[in-house]
Amino acid sequence: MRLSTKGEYASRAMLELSVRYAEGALHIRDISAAQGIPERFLEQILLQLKRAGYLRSRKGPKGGYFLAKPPSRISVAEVIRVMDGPLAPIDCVSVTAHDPCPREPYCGLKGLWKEVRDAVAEILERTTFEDMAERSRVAKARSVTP
Amino acid sequence: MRLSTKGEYASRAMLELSVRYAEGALHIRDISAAQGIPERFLEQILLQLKRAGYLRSRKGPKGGYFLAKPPSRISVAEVIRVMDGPLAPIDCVSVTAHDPCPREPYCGLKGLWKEVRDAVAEILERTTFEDMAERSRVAKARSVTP
DNA sequence: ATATTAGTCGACTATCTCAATCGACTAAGT
DNA sequence: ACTTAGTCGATTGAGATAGTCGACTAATAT
Repeated sequence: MRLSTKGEYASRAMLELSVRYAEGALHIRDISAAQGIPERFLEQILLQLKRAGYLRSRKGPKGGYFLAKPPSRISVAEVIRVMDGPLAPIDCVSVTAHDPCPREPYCGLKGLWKEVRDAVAEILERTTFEDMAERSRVAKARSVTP
Repeated sequence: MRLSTKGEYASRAMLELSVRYAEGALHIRDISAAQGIPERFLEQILLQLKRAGYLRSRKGPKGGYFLAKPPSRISVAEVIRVMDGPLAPIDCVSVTAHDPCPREPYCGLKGLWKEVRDAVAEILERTTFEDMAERSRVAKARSVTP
């Protein structure tokens, strides 16, 4: 039940872009440094998020990446799906990539996997990057002023 | 967020052994045929479950595998953990293999991953193979008598 | 006893995915 | 025009995954 490194990096990068949403475009280098993500790998991840419509970018000096829409309108689920594909533990209960298995009718387990999928999806869909940015600010404030 | 094939096969095998708990020992071959799992691969999986204490076995003719305790006392979570390791999406929120990350204090995401882990664990821990066997019987009955 | 059945064990392999890297290219600003 | 910074495709190395194999050991039936 693991999240890939790519999915983790993507959500961390999106969080960074959300926390500093007001600053405008951020360089790959800055995001990479702030979140400890290999620069060249992050480049690839941001590009993928851009192609999926969650980021926009500007080239040249003063360039960088920025969110295509406000953090309140991007859920964590969307980002994870772009990087790692369906949230479902197995394909027979995937909403986005459903693939019925032959023993379908008697399978007592299907309902359980669906329950798991739904629980995960519910959490990740209701949580936006605005929520995450807010939590991040609170955590930081608490660690500075104890 | 995927379940490995091994985890899936293991839960299917445990389900078969639970549904037919009253029959006593089942051959690898029978479980393999009933659930469509490669025999030689299943052998390995059952052995692993045996070593973890969930199965017992008898050799020779009339031999086979059977549950070490009633299906009501084995949760799906236990079986998945034996095959795939921790349920947590990332190690910093794993109960069984906790591994704190350096950016811990400011990480706004940790709470979210913990929420996901807890939701998944709650479902898989409360569900036993008796529940699964029962659902399986109901599903079968419904498909026979429509 | 011995032949047969069936689980045990360790090693092995092929394929895939993941994480990461690289080089060359293109666009934007100064 | 020069520098900065994102774009794109290809490639790579490591490790996990899914699956196989051969030889061994224990139990049963005849």
